[in-house]
Amino acid sequence: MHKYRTHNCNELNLKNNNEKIILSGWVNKKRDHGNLLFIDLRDNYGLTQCVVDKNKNFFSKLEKLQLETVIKIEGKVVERSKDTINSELKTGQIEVKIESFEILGECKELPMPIFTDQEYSEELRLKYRFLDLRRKKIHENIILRSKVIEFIRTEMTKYGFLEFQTPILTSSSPEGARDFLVPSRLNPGKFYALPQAPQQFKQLIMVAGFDKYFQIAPCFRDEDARADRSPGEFYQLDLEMSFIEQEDVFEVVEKLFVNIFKKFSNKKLKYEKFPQIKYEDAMLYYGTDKPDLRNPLIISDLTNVFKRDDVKFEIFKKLVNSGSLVRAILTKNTKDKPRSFFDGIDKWAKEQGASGLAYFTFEKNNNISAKGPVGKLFSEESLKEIMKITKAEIGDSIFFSCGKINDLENIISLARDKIGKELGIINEDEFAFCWIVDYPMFEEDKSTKKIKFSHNPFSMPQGDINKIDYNNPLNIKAYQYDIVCNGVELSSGAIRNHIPELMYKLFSIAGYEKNEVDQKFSGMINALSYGAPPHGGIAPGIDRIVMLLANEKNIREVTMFPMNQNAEDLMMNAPSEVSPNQLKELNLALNKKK
RNA sequence: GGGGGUGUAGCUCAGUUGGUUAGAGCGAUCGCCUGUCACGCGAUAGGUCGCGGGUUCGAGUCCCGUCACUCCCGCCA
Repeated sequence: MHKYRTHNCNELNLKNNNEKIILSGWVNKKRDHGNLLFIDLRDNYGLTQCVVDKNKNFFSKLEKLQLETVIKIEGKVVERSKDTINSELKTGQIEVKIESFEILGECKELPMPIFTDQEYSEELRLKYRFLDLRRKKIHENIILRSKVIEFIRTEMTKYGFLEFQTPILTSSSPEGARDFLVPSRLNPGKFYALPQAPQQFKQLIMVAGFDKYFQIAPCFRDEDARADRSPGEFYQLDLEMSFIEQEDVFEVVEKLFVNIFKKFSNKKLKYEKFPQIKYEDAMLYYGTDKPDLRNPLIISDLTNVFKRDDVKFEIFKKLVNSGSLVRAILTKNTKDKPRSFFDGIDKWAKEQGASGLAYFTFEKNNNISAKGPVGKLFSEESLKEIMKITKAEIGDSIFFSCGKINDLENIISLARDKIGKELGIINEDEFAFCWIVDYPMFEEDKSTKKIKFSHNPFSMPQGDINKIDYNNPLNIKAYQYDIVCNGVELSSGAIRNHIPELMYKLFSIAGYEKNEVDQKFSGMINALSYGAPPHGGIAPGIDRIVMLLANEKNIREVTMFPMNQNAEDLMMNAPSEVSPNQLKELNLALNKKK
């Protein structure tokens, strides 16, 4: 017989009736009747009720056990009487009569309860993560994560991809996020950087001729945390393919995602062929490049309406004259919504820092009119034009806001989410994927007014590369794409620029000299000069995929040992100070701020 | 770097207009209980009210500062 167990805590049933068995696990719950004691024994797999009465001489010892003590019990499986069956347990038709027991792991008084639905502070959970992870919900989330990763590996292998590891100690790169640095002992004064992503390596793998690569890759970026963004590290399904176009990447990823989400969630997929939305259109219709397509609301541009003489909305007209835009959200058949609904949205918008959201409802008695505080400022003709632009009908309402393009897109996008939620028109039981395509290659830095890469400097510009208009860099589009699900950005990818001359040219637009590019990206630019295949890829975030599947709003709920917002590991006490000797070996001196 | 929220028993929280000895549930300890599965019943212990300062006859409560956690903005090619 096995030393610790013959079965796990989720597998005994009537078929085992009368068998002598051994179970090991944690004391999940005790129910002490004085002369009769029930113990729910828990392991990774489930619960089994064990029972003992006062006739056993070890009764009082068992009675005094702390919850969460690890014990081994030997006993006999017995059928429960009909009125004591627990249909909620898989093992609920039987129980185990304890004949002997042994303590395998003592447990001190718990800093927090395990077997409870009660929530407790993040700080406590992270400090005692090993206890927190025993709780059902998060325990299952972590198992889900493992299964998803296993499935991804199997699928990718099936599609002909090879998994490779790439270095964790690499070089710092000037573009992108802040690097984590690691001092080099053998090279005084020099530093490694942890990779923000295996970007250059995966391109080098293509140059090396491996054709299709993937990796569940750790990525390190020293930036501030958010609910959906761990500080420090996260994982990507990094993939890259040679001799392909954008559509080939889409095909692989769509197939993979459809398979993952069908296998691991009961929610419906709104699209199995993911819609492709141009970046420009996304910004116009949704105000963001990560739209939640479960929300049917669409944004329209009404700027020109406010240039008409028969519109008397003077505040907006003035702003429009000085370069602001007006954009609107149409809600269908909301004429009977109470005034408080409309004012509530307006009040909410003001709380978001906007000047508010104006609104009215289209009405018709003899003539078409607008009902609402600012309704009388619109002529019938202007209302007809608005109805045409927004495809409105009588009984519909519009909310509209005016501002400079970035602020306006921001607030109207938030308003679209808010109004959608208020109206209850977002289907929580589905996943709506989409591609955002045709990103601009460059953008203007708001503060410095300089041209910079808007996304990834290694992307291939679109169109005939001999006819690119370098004088108007902001018009250059790239083969650059994002995949978005339910308003969550899962990943960016691109067809890469594998032509060194073209890369120098693009870098020069962003203000990098040739020798600077050679120096900073030496590995890659050099490699591209020795016969590089056309290639491209993408890198979906594993943590966010699991977050969507587990229906969680916080990435720490699907991360086993996360750091807190301050990038500290409260359990391991990281980061920590190091000894003077360690510093000396690394040729480092500290210059601490008080 | 900036803004919001929270901080009271081991845990989750209540605490009125500033007013007696700061409460409840869970947990812990002790006692009772042979069919529970959130078992039940009784008792006991457990508090620098995050920390520091101020106002006041009197502060958990008001004011100022500070710290911790969290959410958001900046940042994240």
